[in-house]
Amino acid sequence: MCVSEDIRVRFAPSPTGYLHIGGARTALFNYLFARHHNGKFILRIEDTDRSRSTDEYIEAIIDGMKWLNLDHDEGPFRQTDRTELYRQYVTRLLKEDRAYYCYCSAEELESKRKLAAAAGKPPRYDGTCRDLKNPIAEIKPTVRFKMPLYGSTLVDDLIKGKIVYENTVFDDFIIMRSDDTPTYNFVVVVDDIEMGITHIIRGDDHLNNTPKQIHIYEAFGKTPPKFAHLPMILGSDKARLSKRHGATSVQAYREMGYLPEALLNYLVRLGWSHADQEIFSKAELIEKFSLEHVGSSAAVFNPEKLLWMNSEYIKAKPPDELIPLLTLDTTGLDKAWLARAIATLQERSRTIIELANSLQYYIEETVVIDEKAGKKFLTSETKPYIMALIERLSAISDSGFTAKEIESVFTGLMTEYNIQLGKIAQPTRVALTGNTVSPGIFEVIELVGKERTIKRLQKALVSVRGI
RNA sequence: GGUCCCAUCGUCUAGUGGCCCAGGACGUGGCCCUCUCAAGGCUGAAACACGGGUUCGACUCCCGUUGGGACCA
Repeated sequence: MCVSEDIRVRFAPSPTGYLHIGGARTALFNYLFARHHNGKFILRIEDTDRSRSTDEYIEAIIDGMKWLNLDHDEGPFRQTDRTELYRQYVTRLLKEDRAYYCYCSAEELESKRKLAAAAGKPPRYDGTCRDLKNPIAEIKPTVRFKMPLYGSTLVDDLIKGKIVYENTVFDDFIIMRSDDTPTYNFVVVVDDIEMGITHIIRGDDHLNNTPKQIHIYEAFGKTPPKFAHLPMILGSDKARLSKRHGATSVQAYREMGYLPEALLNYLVRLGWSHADQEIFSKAELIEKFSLEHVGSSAAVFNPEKLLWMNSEYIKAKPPDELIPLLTLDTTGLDKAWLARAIATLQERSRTIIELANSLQYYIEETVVIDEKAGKKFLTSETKPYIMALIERLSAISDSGFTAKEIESVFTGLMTEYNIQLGKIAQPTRVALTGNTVSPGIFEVIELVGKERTIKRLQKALVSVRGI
């Protein structure tokens, strides 16, 4: 089943922005398809549109791919400086009468277009220059591709199925502008031929370009590759996902504290499924991925589910692997201790940022007590408990300062004062963390350590006096 | 405007003619657990867009309508 048939796929983003969520998903599907079939995954940067492409964005895309761990086998290739190659291909079509020079001016075309629109007809090129015998001097021509005038074109898409286009809907589109720059539909085909691409997996916004491209393949005597058009990712209003729906770049999610595995897992489930399973390791994805189980309808991006997915991955990750991901300076900290601190916070952190924030009260020397929390729990009523607690905790030896010992101190106080644990735990929590929310109080105390715990409790007492 | 694509809970989806008075997940309500918050467990509400066919039988096949989307202009 997974025997290699020399499958070659590519991800071909244009560097006109950062790596987009949708682009990342396209890359992922290509990647998984290649890995599943033991094929090659090629990265190609489509930077023909120089005015909108920047090196910064090229870097950002490569960087994003690296972060997501979608490693490519060949490339990154760039289209710039391959113009000579495209020119050769154009010349060949010209020679073989599959393309022709067109001398129509932009103004002429515009007025024809308007006329057609007025007559209620689709605005298509009328073929004025198609059978022109002699070149017109003085005019720098464009090059148009000769599309068939009748018949139909079949696109047999791996995801969408068979789609038939009547050839009468096509016009002879421009493959090279008058300034000698080739157009998109032409360039992709040349590149895909040159790179021996066998399967084109891309967004379905390219679906309507496909019949045109198929004819270019045929003009070069090539069998077109297989096509698989992925449905789009939509925003909450069902419009194509864009900035106004919030963060759309991969790096934005990195900065918000998402794990690459989580993002990938979320993205793969947008359109692909494997029965009821939600969480997949990368190895599982490679093993189980298939185009047959990619759905055909567009999917709405749901940040809440992504957040949940991320929390699942944070919970599952060994604490010491989380340390290098922290946006904190951890130099000088005991790694084993830090790992234990992280372990207490994993199940209550949905992002790395949340984790890092909560970690503060373990790491810092002192904490700032939230005003509301202090008012509620550090009162004259709870003061005696804290005083007693300071006394008992001080009595524990440094080496015996463990959660277990600490717990017995608390239970002792509970019976002595005949109170619920919450009566002591909450004020203590506020004193130690500055707030009312934290992992189990005994663990927190142990990890904060005897010295700092007592200091913070004493400081809390001072604030009670201030009331 | 033309062409094309799409249509199961709010969202992601399972479902390939009978297993479905439709399953899972996120989110959401309730309960349990409980030192807080989470996590976890149990449980509830929530969908086959509509109308025609085909068929003994349609969520599943066909046609149309409606609604979304994309591309070209």
